[in-house]
Amino acid sequence: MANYNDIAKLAKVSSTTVSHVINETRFVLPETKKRVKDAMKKLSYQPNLLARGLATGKTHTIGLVISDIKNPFYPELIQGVEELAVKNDYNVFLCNTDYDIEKGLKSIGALIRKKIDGIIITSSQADNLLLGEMINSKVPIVLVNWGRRNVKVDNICIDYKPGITEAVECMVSLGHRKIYFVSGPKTLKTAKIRINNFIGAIEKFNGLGLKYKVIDGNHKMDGGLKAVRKILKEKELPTAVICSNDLTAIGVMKGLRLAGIKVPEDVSVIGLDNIALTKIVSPMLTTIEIERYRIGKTAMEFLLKRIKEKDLPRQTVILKTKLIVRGSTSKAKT
Amino acid sequence: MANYNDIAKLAKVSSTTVSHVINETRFVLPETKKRVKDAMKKLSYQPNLLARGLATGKTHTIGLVISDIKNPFYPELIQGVEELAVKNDYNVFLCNTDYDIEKGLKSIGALIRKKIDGIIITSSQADNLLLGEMINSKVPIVLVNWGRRNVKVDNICIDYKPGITEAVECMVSLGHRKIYFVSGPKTLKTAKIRINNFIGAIEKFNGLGLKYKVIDGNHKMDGGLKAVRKILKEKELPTAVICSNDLTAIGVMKGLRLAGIKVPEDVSVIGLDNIALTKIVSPMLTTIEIERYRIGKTAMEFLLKRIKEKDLPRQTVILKTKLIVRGSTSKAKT
DNA sequence: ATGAAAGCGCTAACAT
DNA sequence: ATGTTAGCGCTTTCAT
Repeated sequence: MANYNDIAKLAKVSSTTVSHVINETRFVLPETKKRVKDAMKKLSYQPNLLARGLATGKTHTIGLVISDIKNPFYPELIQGVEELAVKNDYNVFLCNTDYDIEKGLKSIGALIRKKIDGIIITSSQADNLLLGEMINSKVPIVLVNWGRRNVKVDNICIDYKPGITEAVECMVSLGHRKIYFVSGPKTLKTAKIRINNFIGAIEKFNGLGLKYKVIDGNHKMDGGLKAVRKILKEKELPTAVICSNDLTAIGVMKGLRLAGIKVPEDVSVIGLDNIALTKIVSPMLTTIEIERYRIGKTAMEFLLKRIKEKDLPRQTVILKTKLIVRGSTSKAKT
Repeated sequence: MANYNDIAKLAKVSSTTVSHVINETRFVLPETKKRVKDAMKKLSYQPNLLARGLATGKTHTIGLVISDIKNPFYPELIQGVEELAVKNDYNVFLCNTDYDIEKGLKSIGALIRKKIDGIIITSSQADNLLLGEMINSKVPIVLVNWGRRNVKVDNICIDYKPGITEAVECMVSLGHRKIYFVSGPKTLKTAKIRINNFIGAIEKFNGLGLKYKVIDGNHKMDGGLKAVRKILKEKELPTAVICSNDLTAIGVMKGLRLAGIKVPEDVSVIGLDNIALTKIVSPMLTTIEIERYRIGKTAMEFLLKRIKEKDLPRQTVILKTKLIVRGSTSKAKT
């Protein structure tokens, strides 16, 4: 591997000049410039980005922390981040914490010591260790969906309320009066938020005497199945079920089908996430959309700006969810 | 950020000694060692891994190149790679080529200049540019599923033959005599291989007078749907359909259902990949399994060994596929 | 218009 | 048992 000295020697200039023609950072006579470029070509020169990073303090490298690569939430988000990153000449370190704080801390620590220019953290399990570690490391951070608002760093939040409210309104306007909600794991902040959003939306219809209930789920299919089993024990079934995520909804649909109950004729079901699966099951699932690609892209946009201008005012945005009506919802049986 | 000099000064030693206590690379008196460690703690020292990398030529960083993060094939593979990587103190650069050779080359070029210790390439579109670029860059490579055998680098291949053969045998033993295959895009090497494996397996039953045909698909759901439409035009339908991947199979199932044809009663269907989806559709899809997590893990194992010992003999392994029988297959109608 | 030289933070061969 | 010193490959200030 050739370096500046080799080039300099071959082109009969100093290594300073080599640096300057490579970075176009000061005037160099066209002819000397040519000599340098020729030399570079002849030696098929490749810059050593470690050395450059050491000298400049910029590595053109960022970190992306997620909690579970198998969660269908992530691929599009990652795509959004990576695409914009590459477009701006950044490379992306991927850290999959696997819900393991130790593992997360280990990776993130290494990234900081590798002098990444910034980091996007999407781990939905908001743990303060992580955050603390990060914040005083002075590395630019963007938080995604970090449950709690008003953190002091750039962040992008997802507002489930509009979507969940729409879902409830949709059910009500279709004549449903007994509406259940199958939740995610209670340990998850975003799951708790969804429950509250559901209850909030329901209670706006106080006058109609809606009946509702929140059943425990786990954001996986089997949680939906189990929830149905619980529901089936009641004397009078709900005619509508809204779920904390799509997998749960699909589990619910499956459970209902197994029990001989038809979706949407007997029971309407709504999910949340709009994962690819929702268009594959039948009936296609009515769901609340989260624009995952856009989340990733926005996060990267924030990070780029922050990297460019360290003391920008705090950037923050709230991405709203919205209902997408498909085949799993219909008028309530009368 | 403190550095060796700061520590050295505080501990009243030379920076060499600091280096040696940090790396445990030569004997240091317990007492001096303690002074150094205390100094490190007091300054809350963090090593600069760029500098270390520049000095040692090792960055403890690898690259992972995939072609489409949204392909359900990848998450588990990535998990396999990343998990083992972190366990061995490596960080992973993720490059999503998005089927765009330019983009891939750009990212990979950057990684090489960032002095990654090795790279795993899984891009299924075997393009020689990529490979060429890599091979003469002297960076340790592991290829996954690179279609063509006998490349000169470490590689892990997937042998579709056992699985596809089992699939055909299964269909035959269930009494099916007219078996169709819905292929992937013809441009894809692995798709062509699967077609050949299918034909090979079928022709072993020459004596039985099997009827078969290969219909074009595209490895997506709509390809499966279209294939069904084509098939429906024939006077006599096949009783069994084997598909080049699961998405196609799910499209086929959907198409059949739309046409009022029952799976598996009227037509049996088999997919390939064993993505999570296969357990969610109903009936659950009989499919040919590829152990994606294991592929990732094995690739990383190969890479670690290669990094440790540059001129090991070429490592190679063929991971076999196998049939997983679920609900989408049953005895042929008589 | 170009060069010399110091420095980024670490390692390692060579002294002592 | 510890220190001196010369790199690793690049950037950048200061000279000329």
